Amino acid sequence: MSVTPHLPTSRPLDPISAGIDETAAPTRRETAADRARAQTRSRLLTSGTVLFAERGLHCTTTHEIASHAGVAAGTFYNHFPDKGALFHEITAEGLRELDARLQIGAHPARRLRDAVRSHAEALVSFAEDHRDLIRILFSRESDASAVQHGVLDDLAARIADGRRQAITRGEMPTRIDPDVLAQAVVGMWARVVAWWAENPERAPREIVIETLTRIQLEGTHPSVGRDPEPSTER
Amino acid sequence: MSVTPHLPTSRPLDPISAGIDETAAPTRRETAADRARAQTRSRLLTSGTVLFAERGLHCTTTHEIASHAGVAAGTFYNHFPDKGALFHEITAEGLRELDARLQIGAHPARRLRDAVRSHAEALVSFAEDHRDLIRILFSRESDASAVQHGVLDDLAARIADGRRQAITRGEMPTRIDPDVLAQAVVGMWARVVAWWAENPERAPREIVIETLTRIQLEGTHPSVGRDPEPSTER
Amino acid sequence: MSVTPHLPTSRPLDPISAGIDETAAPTRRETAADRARAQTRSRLLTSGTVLFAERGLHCTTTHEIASHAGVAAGTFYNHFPDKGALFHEITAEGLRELDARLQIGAHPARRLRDAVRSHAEALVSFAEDHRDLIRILFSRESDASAVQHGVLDDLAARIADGRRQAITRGEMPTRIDPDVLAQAVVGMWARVVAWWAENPERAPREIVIETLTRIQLEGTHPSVGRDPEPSTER
Amino acid sequence: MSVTPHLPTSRPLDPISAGIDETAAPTRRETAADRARAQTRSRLLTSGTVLFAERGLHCTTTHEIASHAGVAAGTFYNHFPDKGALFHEITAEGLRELDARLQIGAHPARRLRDAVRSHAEALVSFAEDHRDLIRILFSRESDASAVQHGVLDDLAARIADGRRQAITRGEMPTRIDPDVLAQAVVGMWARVVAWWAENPERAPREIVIETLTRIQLEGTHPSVGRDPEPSTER
DNA sequence: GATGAATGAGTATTCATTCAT
DNA sequence: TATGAATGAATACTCATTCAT
Repeated sequence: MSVTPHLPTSRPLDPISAGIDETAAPTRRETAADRARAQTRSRLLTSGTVLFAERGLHCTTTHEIASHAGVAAGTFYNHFPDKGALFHEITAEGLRELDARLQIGAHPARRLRDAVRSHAEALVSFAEDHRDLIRILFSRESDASAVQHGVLDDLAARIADGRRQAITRGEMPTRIDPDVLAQAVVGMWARVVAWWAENPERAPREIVIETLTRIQLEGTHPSVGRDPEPSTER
Repeated sequence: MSVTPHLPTSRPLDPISAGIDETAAPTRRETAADRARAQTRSRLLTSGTVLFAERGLHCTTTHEIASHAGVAAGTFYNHFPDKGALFHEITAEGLRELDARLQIGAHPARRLRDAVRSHAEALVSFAEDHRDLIRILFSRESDASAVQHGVLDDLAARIADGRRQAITRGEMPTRIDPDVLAQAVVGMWARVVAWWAENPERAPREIVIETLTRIQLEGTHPSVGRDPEPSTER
Repeated sequence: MSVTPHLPTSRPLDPISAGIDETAAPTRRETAADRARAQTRSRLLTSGTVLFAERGLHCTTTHEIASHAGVAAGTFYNHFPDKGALFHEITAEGLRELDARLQIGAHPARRLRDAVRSHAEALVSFAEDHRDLIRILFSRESDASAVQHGVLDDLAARIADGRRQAITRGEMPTRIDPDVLAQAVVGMWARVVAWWAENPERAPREIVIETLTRIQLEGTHPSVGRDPEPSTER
Repeated sequence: MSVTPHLPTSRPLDPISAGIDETAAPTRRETAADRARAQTRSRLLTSGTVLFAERGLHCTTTHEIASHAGVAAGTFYNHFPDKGALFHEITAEGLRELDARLQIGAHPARRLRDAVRSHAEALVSFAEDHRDLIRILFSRESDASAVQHGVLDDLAARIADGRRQAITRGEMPTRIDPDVLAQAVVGMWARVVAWWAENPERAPREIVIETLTRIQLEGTHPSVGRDPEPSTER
């Protein structure tokens, strides 16, 4: 909980003072100390993100995080009740943003091709902006830490639902099981995006999007004859 | 459980003892003690597999493994230099077998559809036989432990190679990047198979294979008209 | 609560400020700030008393005391050099007052019965006024903190002295050792009073005093015939 | 729980193996290792008793206990799940023995004088045998740790019960409240015994017993004429 | 004087590993 | 070889205390 986005410098430190801030203007006096605190907190979040991405939750120590953030070991606990809380805050916040980005293109009326492509784009751009977060969110440990049943389980469930509705409407072949498919799509995304985020020079951004989209829609082996008719394509 | 099927007492797959067994016949003297030792070793491997699958490398202690195997804590170190070695042996062995199974259907002359299907079948049947191993092999920790760069990286590399050759031969559309595609396929497989191995009642075995195959070949969104005519399928 | 009765804002019993107050009249300039400071100090003393009584010295943190007193953590150290100093001041002050109350009835010429009763009364009324203090003073930690060798040791020494004089005067049977007796009396008092202070509804105030007095004078088992004839009581 | 007395060298390590020991004779083989283990455990108990008596539960660290016992820090946890468990074992065991000793003289048909004296004797001899234990048992922390509501509360409750019955039988003056009296007796005992155990040279053993007995029966101020006539006594 | 963020030594506890029997 | 007691470095977390604002 208590998420507090990364973006701006100052983080609302807690509901109470945050509330006060909104109300009164004169409270601006303590902004100096507040800014310092917010910065430390922010540095801890950043360090946590970097180190969790590198080594995972268990193999990262609070001392490492603190010293990576340039503060003393005890300072960690001035900002987070324990290591798990930091991890949770990072993942919850990350998940929220990822979710938001995925929602954007999700108009039901959309043509499937457009929907898939916009998903792929959202994912890839998220990965560009948050290379470390991606690796954390798509790790087993995020699953284990019960970040909303695991990010991917969540996505998978949503995809499976969509498929089931499509099947009901007769738009889908029934030979593809929606649950299996959902896991497949999600596994594909996670892997590709995490792989690419590790080193974006592995492939041009556009190619990644295009490839993800095509695989999902047409498979990896469009018969040669079929392939060239992508006029409608995007 | 369901793991380390490698025949009864002696693990032929342990490089050392395997080598010895094959070589010498006269050493038959100490077979009784040897058998006991081999059995202990085997039990440790089994227990390690079960517990690593359940809790991961870091959250499994050597004491747990030993006591699960019914031996004393120190005995562990009579068989493995350290925890990592056990983990490595389990994963290396698992990978070797998985690999073998995947090779079987991999005749280059094969029709792609058949090749893909046989891959899917190999994977699924491996998952059936080694539910715990699957979870270990496809976990992040296997990657992290540098089990031959991670099982999946390996597979991905092979897939990418295959694709590149196909492209060279003009059999593949170039708009799909071979590396991205390889990661996608591998991510899809890993996720689906691990998900299914957790609880095989989630879907009938046949459906899993069929779904994996079709997604890979035709994508998830075959135009409705196209779907029923698999004759063209090349 | 119920503690630190020492008049409103200024604690006359703080040696330093008390001395200053008495001496100078012209310093009246900064009284406003002074009052604020004194009040903060007083609140810290009160909070310390409450929390030490509840949890003891070691299990009470300076942060808790400060926040219970409604001030910042650092403020504590503007008033006391460390946690021990606060504890010491509370206990020393408490001891001083307890002492004073016990002295009042201690005229040597007094009849013993009256003296004992007045002691019991003093104790009980002190306990009523300072329920938290009693628990602190009579705890082991006060002993350990070497609050003047422990409150009770002090009292015991005084009692033992009195007895010895009485013995010298031939007024006491010698079969009762004065030191042992002194410890016994003091243990009895401390226990009864702390027990009663925890919850004064456990017994009516009068009964506590009466019981303490009678036990001390006549023991717990006066022969039935003897009890009603307090005339001999000297 | 799992108390295991101090006395003999070998402690039944746990219910199971203890049971086995009784049954089979051949199991004597492993006695070597067992003895070592039991000795370590015993040393930890002893060190714990010494240090807890000196500094109390909170101010004694597990490292101190271990090093006082001449073992490494981690060894502590091979024998006790945590510091509290050691404390509990020490106090529970101590309480049990104290209890047993107090029970011995407790025949209801006894003359009160004898009963009181035998209690005093039991206490004093317990204190002689277990000087450290006494200080632990009668500390506040034992109360706090809920060693059967605190040893003394327990004793007090028993004494109060006895008194109430006596009152019902008309043997006691009602002006002495049984609960207050019980606290008084218990406080007296605890204080005297702990004081004496600290340094038994403070008074001859016999004098302590005699004094405790007389105070309890006749009070501290028997009129001079009454004292020598103990015939009426009860 | 008050504030509260930062500090870092201290403490309980875990666990991979060693080694005498 | 197997055993299991012992080891001690590592780690999460606490809290008295300091100090810049």
